[in-house]
Amino acid sequence: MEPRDAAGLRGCAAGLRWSPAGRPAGRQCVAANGAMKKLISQAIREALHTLEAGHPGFDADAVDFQVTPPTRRDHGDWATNAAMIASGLLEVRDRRGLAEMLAAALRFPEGTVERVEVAGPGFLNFFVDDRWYQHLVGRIVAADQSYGRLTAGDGQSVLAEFVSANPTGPLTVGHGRNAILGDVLARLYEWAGYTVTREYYFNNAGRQMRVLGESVRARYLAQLGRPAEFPEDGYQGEYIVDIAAALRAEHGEGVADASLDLFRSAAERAIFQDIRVTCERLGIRFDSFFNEQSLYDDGSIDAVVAALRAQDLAYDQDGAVWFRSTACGLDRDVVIIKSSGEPTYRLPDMAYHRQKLRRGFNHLVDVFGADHIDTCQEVLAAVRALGDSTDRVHVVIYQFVTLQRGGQVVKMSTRKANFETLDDLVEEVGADAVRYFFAMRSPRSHLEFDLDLAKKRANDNPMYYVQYAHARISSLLAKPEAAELQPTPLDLAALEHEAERHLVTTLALLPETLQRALAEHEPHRLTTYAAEVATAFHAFYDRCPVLAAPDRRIGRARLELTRAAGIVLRNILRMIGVAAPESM
RNA sequence: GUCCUGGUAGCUCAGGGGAUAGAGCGCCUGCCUGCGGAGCAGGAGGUCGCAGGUUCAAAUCCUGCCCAGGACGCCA
Repeated sequence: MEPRDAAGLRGCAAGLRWSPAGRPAGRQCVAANGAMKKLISQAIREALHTLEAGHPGFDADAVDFQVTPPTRRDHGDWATNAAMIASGLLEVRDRRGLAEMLAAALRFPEGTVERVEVAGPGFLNFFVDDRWYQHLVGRIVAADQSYGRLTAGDGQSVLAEFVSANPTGPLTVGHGRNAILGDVLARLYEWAGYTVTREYYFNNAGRQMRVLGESVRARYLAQLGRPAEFPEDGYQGEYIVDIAAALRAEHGEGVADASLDLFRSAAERAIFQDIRVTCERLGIRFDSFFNEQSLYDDGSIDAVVAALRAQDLAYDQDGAVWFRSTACGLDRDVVIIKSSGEPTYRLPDMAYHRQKLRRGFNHLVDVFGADHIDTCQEVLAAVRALGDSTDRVHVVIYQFVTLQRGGQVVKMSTRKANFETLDDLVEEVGADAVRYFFAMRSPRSHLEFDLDLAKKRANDNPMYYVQYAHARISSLLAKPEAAELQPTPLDLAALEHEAERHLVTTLALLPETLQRALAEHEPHRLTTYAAEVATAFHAFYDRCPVLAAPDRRIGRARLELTRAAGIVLRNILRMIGVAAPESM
């Protein structure tokens, strides 16, 4: 925890002197992570409390103000709407006057906030002392790989369930988006101190798998020249033919009369192996594969039905068992056990979610395609009805993906033989591009994946733009001249160019960015931020010579700033899961 | 027909109560005898789908409508 007391913060200001080694002379006091925003927020809160005395009935803690980086440079480094929000609660009409009062009540330690201005309709604009930012450069370098680390997790556990495709065929491009969203979120949780279990839920029983086995058997028999009827709704993909060929290579004609189960399980093994390989190519490893069957075996499924019945939330009609979801506020009741006696997919899903909660995880993350929205609500409604809170279940719904090549939409049809698999995509554009591009858009937005752009080794490609910045930094730091600058005493006060300041202020936002990406479950904030850092660095690089700086003092400080930028880029790229190359 | 997501620059998309709405690409103009020009600086380009409403303040929240995609099955 950051020290809250003013004494701790004053100690920080005193720590602005630097030793030649580039480490703080005193103890590191205010942690680099989001410290300034927190400092300002606390100061505002305390200032609001001073208003309570003159305004009976005013609750300073009820003011839900925000502290945000303003869009315009001349509005300072941070801004707050606190006075305007408070004026509403106080029914004060002179909002600027209130803002003035609030500003006058603000107290900041030396070397943190230099000045506060009242502007516009009643904003408070905070101008951070240059020394604080200069200090930050040193803190970033000192923190290195842990700069931006969050502490929210504090040993809690998270179960991230994603991909979860049944082993009936290769992963599709759509699964790719699912996989990347899930894995990036898992990385964020880990980075915040959570213990994360990546789980893949699957079902290897049921009709789909039966049809799969029949499809393989038909191909196998056909290859032997025997009469074989291909199932009407069979899987037509080329991979089925490959699996059949593998069986023929292994057994010859020996399994021609074998049970369907042999074909089914051979297909499952082969397909799962492919899925695993595809995921590993993308840097994703699951900690566990959860078989739906186990929910039948251990009685969890029956228990859900019994519990629903006990609460009159399940009833029989037309030979089927229904979940009374209308009693939970949903639009319609749904079938959980078909008249054939087979459960619909919802029922095991309910049992699964219930069990995930009971396995003791503090948080659950589910990543689902847009077509699962309704289902998901039914499942969660049932879980709640059975007495488990779903407050800690975070469902990430993502919209579909389209591929584009040469300006044309690439048709994708899962049932047909001819479709672009996730593996094809990785093959074509590389794992890094797949990860970056899938992480790049808001999950809620349709994602158009431009294959040509993803392959380009040019600045059109946002990933290359970011990676190039990192490579440029690495290259610069590796120069002999950089080593010669190292012994020069570090004086970060030499950083005063506008481009330098803009770069540091951007670097300062890493913790804030990570925190929001995690809290909102929005990985695209990472790529957006990475591009901003790269832009700020390139601008700095262009205007502020480092190795050829006017003097060694400036050069040394810029070298440190360059190092800090490299650290931020590397840390953010690691969250996205793509390489931070030394050279390209 | 009901429900869910989107609709922001020519294109792909950020922003999602706050000040003069942003980025990349594309287009136009400049910048290499200097650390990677895979870069930088500048310019043109917008009724934030439409119409109402709430608010001191709406691209953002609410309602209706229009488009696009998805879901509405005893498929998963």
